[in-house]
Amino acid sequence: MTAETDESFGDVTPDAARRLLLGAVEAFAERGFHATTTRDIAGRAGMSPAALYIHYKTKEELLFQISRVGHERSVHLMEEATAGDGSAAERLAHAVRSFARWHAEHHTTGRVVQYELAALSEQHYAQIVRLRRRTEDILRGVLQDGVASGEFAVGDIRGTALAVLSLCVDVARWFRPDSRRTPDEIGVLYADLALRMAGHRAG
Amino acid sequence: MTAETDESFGDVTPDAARRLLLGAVEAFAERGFHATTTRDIAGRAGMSPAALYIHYKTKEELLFQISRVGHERSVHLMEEATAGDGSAAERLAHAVRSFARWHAEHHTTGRVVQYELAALSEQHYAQIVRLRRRTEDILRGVLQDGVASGEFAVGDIRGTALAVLSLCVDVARWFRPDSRRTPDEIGVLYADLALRMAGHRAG
DNA sequence: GTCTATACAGGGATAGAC
DNA sequence: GTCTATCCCTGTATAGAC
Repeated sequence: MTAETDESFGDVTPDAARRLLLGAVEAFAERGFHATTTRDIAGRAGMSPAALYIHYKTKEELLFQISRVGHERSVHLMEEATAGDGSAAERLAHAVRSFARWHAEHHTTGRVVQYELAALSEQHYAQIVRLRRRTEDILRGVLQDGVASGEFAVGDIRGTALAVLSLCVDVARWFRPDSRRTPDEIGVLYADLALRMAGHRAG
Repeated sequence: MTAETDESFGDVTPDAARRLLLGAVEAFAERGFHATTTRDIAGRAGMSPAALYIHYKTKEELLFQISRVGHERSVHLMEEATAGDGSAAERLAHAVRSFARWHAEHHTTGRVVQYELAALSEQHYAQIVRLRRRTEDILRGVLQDGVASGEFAVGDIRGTALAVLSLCVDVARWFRPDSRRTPDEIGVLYADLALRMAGHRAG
């Protein structure tokens, strides 16, 4: 139950349900969904295995809640960073800095959100895919704006948008808290890399 | 048993051991290591569950063989692409095109290689980490060469090398064979993106 | 080397008391 | 809402025949 995970699920009630969610995030991130036992999750939450089923119907529902909240947070970050009347370059930099930083700061949640999708039920998966599309659309829109305004030089907008997202998402895979870079430093570096990928001329 | 997987493990003998390996690659890529049963693997190879243990001591050993061969292939690709006396820009482009293309063409193997490391035993994991370091070192060396020769403008060489690898690796996560791009088109696009990330001025 | 049969452990989920 | 106890299935791995 690190400070990291606390933040994203802070408003989940009752308290026991939140503790279970936090335990599940940690366990899923460490071992993966299928290698995690309900006993482990309940143990981390300081409860008996049976108590889990008072708050969640199945282990998969626990994964779905984590995935849903994480993806909603992603969409929100993207919307927030790209809203406003800045230039396309400013909005791209803001979005990438924020998105990459989130995947470093919340690498535990991020790992579950990005790499455990296959364990979701078909219906839950479909719901998550809709959220993922929104995130992609927002970023692609920023690249399109920049090309239209002449700020960016991008041949393949769809491919480049996918690549930029890909770069940010992958931070959750390799980031370690004892890394030589802080989450914000990663955000700053990645915002610069994204501008370069978009063919933005500095100055 | 797609044509894709055939290639990487073509020289594994005897035949039964190879079929098991190919079945395991498919199953691990689809469901993940822990969600895959030995019955499933044996079934894909057209054998009884018990036959698996004639050729492999444990399920984990099967994963290790896949991971080892895949990582050795990665190192080999990197070495081949960055050898020779081309400019740093040529060598970077070649390496990234080759590495990204491999993760698209062999996305099934790639998924297992990149995303199932946590399921390896401690000793096997340590062995794999050594191979991963070599791949990173080679790419970092190319970036360093380019900065030294004035071809590239990179502030954070280590961070940029990591980001370029990250970009290529993540192809295995999102690539689908029915994608709108061929593996080689992805390779070409990513080589261009990597040159941009390295601050290379075209022409 | 491959099969059928099975031992044995582990884990998701529930029953019923408090 | 939480506990203890437990059901019952699944899955890894082995035994022993062919």
